Amino acid sequence: MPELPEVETIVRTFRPRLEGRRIVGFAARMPKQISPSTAQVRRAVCGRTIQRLDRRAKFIVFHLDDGGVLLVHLRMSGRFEWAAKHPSGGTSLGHARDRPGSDRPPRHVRATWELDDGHRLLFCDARKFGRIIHTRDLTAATAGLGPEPLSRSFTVAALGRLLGGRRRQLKPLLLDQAIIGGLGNIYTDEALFRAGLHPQCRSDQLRSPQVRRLHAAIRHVLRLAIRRHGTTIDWIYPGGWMQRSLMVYGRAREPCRRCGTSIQRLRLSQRGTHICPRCQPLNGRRGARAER
DNA sequence: GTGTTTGTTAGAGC
DNA sequence: AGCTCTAACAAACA
Repeated sequence: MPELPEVETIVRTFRPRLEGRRIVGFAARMPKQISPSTAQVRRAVCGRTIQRLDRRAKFIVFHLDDGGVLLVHLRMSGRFEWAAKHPSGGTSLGHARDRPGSDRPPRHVRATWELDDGHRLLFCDARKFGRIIHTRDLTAATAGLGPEPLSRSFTVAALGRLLGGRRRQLKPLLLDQAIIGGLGNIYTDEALFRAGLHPQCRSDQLRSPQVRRLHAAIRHVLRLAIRRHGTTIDWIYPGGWMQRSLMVYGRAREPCRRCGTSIQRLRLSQRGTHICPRCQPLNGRRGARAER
């Protein structure tokens, strides 16, 4: 569930806690999700100092002082927790404020990093889909990812090149991490709504004003969501309030905030997809409104 | 019990 | 051949 804005928020939260810290221990109980192996990752990270914490698409990137890189992907249900003491002590959890009155140790702890200042970073993941990867070559490891949608190089022209020359439906294309890095189900639906585009529009049929609108919509919705600390819709990701600003996602049968038409929920490439049928007509021409 | 959720991948289809 | 789409999968929760 964590998409680019949620991962960015997590990175900003943990950056001051982790940068400059030395890793003194690593343990994990998710062998299938750790690459190359738990033992090799432990050997690679123990004794190393975290020089920089970064984000690339939906990956959290630990830059280690020997040039090695640790990548963490949260997939559906992964999250970080911060603990000052042993979980048996059950104190000082980073997210305790999100669950008032509850000091219980976090559930579904799959991996633990011990730091030289006594804190512990916990990787919790109810569904065990998350991934922890150590590599010496970040470029090679992320070679399959498309550009960062908030980077300077992600221009209207760049988006135009990604869309043209391909004849795919817009939504599956935007979700494809090899095309653009970081968009997931929520922000794809939101960006398409704000651009006034139907998710099944063919990518090579957009005219330049539509490409411009889609480009602006993607960047606007991602920046807004980062300012809101991401979207909190269930127990998986606490602390955000972007859900209050969503236009279509999760609003099936509710009135469109722009035109009042009932929001529709479709099934598209196995994903729940939310549209306003009036603001996002299939013919590509926008209805009564669009940008404003 | 059932449906929902995600990114990746293998394989089918055009 | 090359591109595009679909189904399957991992696992837990409401």
